[in-house]
Amino acid sequence: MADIKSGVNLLFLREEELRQGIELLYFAYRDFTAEPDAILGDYGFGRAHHRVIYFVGRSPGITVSELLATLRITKQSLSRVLGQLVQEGFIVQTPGSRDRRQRLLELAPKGVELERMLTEKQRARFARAYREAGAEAVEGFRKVMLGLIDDADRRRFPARGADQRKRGEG
Amino acid sequence: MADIKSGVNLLFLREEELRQGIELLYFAYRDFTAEPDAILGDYGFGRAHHRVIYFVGRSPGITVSELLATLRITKQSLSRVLGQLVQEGFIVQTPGSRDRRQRLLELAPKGVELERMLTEKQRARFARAYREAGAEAVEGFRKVMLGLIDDADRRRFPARGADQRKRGEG
DNA sequence: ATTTTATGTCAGCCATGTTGACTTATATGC
DNA sequence: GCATATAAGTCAACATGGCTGACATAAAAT
Repeated sequence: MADIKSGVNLLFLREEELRQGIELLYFAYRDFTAEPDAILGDYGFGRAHHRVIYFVGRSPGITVSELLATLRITKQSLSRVLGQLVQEGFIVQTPGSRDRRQRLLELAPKGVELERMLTEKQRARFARAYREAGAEAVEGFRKVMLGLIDDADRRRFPARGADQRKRGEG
Repeated sequence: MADIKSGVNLLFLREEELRQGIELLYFAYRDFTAEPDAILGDYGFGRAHHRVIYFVGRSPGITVSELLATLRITKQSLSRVLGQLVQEGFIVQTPGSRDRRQRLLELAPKGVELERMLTEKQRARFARAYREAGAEAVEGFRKVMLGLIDDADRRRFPARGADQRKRGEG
């Protein structure tokens, strides 16, 4: 244990710690997407469809532009999957009332059901992980994850304020 | 604040909390892969090449089978990218001495350099996030992430034991 | 000697990203 | 009102990286 505080060893631990973070993120994301992917296959859909369904379900009335900005893909890529989802009755488009060029997107009942099925798996995964880790760990998780995300997207996640549950209040 | 403890509202907060987790993971992974992807483009490589280079660099002498198990892809998929990396001198293969059917993989100097360039971006991202969040948050992050990962892969992450630095020891 | 295992290969398919060029409808600014 | 900008969509072509299926080779294991 003598050399554990040597510069070299501290550097090694740091490197090891960072690599572990990288791998945790890789494996977590891989496993996190696996279950929905399997369900999507039954519908002839892929992961891209899930993302669209998810964010439309999350923000009913979202415009195509907003969706593009969220997903950071081209409109041609989005068009392919969105077109299918509209065609097959999972998503409905209605012209914007203020700006009639816009197509406001929302889930049709069929889409709501599929969204629930898909996201349920991921929600369950998080529920288990959160429960096992405890509230304090969840707070740390949030902090680190926010730090990993590009500044431009952090605003999507409101800071834990007075109107939200905090440690010890529940 | 009166209804904040009502069943309905607790359910809402829980749902919101879980969705936030889902989105944190989605955005973090998306941003985490963006920088290396840009560099890979300059080499005519893709994200799949990065994964191979990463895990070979991480475990020099790893066999093709082990790599397949880690990545959870088919050997045909791996073959495509691994073949290129060997062809272009980023990875070298040497027959296993105990089992000569195996091809033990390790990075050539060129591969080491590329690996460093790619992973450096991700390491820096984690270093910043960890530093900003603090040691306690990092511990929580680890706990939650481990909980998200399939049981089969958790063994890749040794529990923080006596031979590793713990809070307050450093 | 047979069977199993580790690896590689050929061929083709699918999903999902990209660029580039162009259209249409509507909103906005002068 | 007219010119321009914006929201959305479309067609075409291409790249990446998954997949299945079938088959080949060499070495290990039984």
